[in-house]
Amino acid sequence: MAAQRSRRKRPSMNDVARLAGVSQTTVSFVVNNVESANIPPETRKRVWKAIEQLGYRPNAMARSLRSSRTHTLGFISDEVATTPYAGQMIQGAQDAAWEQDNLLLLVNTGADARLEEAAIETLLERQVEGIIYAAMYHRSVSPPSIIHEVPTVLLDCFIPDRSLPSVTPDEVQGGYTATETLIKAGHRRIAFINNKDDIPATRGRLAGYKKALADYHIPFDETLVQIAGAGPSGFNSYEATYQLMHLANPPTAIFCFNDRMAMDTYQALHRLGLSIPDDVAVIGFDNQEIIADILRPGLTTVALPHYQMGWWAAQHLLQLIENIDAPAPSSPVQHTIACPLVLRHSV
Amino acid sequence: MAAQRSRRKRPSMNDVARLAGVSQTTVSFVVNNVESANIPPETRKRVWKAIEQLGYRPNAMARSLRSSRTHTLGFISDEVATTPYAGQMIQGAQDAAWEQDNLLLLVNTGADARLEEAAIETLLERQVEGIIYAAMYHRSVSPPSIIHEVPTVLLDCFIPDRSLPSVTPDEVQGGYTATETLIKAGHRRIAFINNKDDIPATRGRLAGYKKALADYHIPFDETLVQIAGAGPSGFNSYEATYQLMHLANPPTAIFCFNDRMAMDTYQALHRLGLSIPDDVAVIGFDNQEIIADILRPGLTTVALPHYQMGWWAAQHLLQLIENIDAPAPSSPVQHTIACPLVLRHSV
DNA sequence: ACGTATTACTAATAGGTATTAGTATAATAT
DNA sequence: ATATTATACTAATACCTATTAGTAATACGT
Repeated sequence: MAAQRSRRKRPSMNDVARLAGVSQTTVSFVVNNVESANIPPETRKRVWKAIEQLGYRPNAMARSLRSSRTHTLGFISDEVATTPYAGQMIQGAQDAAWEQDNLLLLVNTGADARLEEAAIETLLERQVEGIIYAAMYHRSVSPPSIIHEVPTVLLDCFIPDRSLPSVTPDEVQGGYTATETLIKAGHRRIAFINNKDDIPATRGRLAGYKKALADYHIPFDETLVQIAGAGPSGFNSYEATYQLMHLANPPTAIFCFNDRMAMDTYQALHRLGLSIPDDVAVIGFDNQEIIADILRPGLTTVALPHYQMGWWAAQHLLQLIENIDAPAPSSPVQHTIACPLVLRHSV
Repeated sequence: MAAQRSRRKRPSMNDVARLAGVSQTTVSFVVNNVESANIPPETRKRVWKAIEQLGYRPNAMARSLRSSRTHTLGFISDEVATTPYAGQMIQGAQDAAWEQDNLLLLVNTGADARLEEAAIETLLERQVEGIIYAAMYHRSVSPPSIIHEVPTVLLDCFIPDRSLPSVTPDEVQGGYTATETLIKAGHRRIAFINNKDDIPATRGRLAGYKKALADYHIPFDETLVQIAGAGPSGFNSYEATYQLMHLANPPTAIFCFNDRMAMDTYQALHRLGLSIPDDVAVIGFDNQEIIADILRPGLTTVALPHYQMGWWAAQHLLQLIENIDAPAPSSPVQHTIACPLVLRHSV
């Protein structure tokens, strides 16, 4: 029962063939269940018995050397560890890959461009059939051009020239959903505390917010939109909430750019003696489970579909690989995945 | 610049050889920088030029077919996604592997034993040189026996018969460190709110707590140890804290089994009008960044060394692989990694 | 009885590389 | 001038599998 000592040569088809008294070809036919070769049941049995006896296992390397299909996807990311979402993206990708008998070969590089190129080079040497290039926070990336040598899907990121397919969260829909949820709960004075960095999430969620207001014939009021940073220093969501609640006509609901900010908003409202959701409704974004579960009342929020994005990336990549010889190389699809509402008790 | 269309055959050493006007053997010598073959500089240059020109890249599959070294480790886990720590373990393992030119082949199985065996089978077919079997929360696992076919390291888990090497957090030292930190801050009435499940963490941290008290000659007081569940329902840390603070001789410091519980303790102390750390010091465990950063004052806690454990697992596995033909198969090492203190402001 | 079809296999090869055992030529030693 | 050695290569093979093109034996049709 001890771990195997010594790199004992694993048995090959030839060993099986010898033991079963047939040719290697026959073993191959039996193993792969080739119908066209008429192997009678007794022979099959004999071969399987030899396989069992020797503990034979096909060698995927040798196999792919012939077929030039490795059933392996490269997954490269620049910061797997630092966010709690990374695991979900990986798991989504892994699940989709596994469903089609593919595995993920993992590499991550600390945003060091040189290392990144070396990593991709390594993946290519290992004959991955495609690459998932993952980043975080829906940002703009510029992978080394060598990546174009193989089908690639960008995960939670994009390149400005859109020359590679990508999958990102639908920020606009997310902002829309959050806002609409508040509207449907009866609110008409809805504030939005946006993030200060100029990234797609910032613009997208704002666009969704505006669109929802427009659709429900609520005039857009600039004073209800605040721009705050995250964290304890600088102008943050806590202060933004204070300002909002001191307006002549204060909001009855606040949509926060993310859950972290919603937490500060909770605190501010608490300090102001206002109750959630009775006096003011709050909705967040990101569905950071720890935060959302911890807050009282539980934070209603919009989730970032990390698992689904990972899933889609792998699934789409496999499709690209399958159709690699197909006719029109239509322009790379920029896929967007809906951000679902997660109901708790803050609205 | 578009992604490569059509599975164009990649150039091989033979193609390079033809272009450079040498034999495949010579190309191999040049590529691998074999000293014993006396290839003069001009010839080398000619070969490299041909390589460049064709965009030749060695084929790792073919290479490992001959050498039977794949430089690939399998990483199998049952629940990558569900915890924020998973990414760190993976990253640690990946970094250590990468340092020695190895890559991780990732698989995860939803605790379905059948799937698990299939997954390992797949890894073995792909000729991984070893397997990292990862779980979460330092638990007892029972991997399918097939895993013994290849060097294996257990990550954040163990098997009762200790027949496989493992790496886990040093719970005893962690509990000791937490307690000692409080002692050194001047406390002598130190409570411990333990977790109710009977797992190594529960017993280990308690043992560390007791040992620290003993070392500093503080008598162990059973009334200062509470057992609570996590989460909002049942007897939790909030209530435990209440009970502790209503003792005739209440504690001046509380060591909580984890950060989640510490959060409830914060709330209870807050409700009681006690200030942290002036009236009561609090220390947690796990270093869940989100929680620890959010709490005011920031929570001093003991970190679980997920990255380091992942790193050690890969590193040790590679060592096992290297020494696979070595003499004594000494009993599998059960390694333990220190849990470092993370200072914030609650002590 | 003879040609054809079916059954039950096998030999040979390709896929890309690393390595061993050469070989042919040039340089050096005696 | 001959033997030895160093230089600059190459031919052949092994690694393991999948596949194509066979072959030998039997069965079948008329």
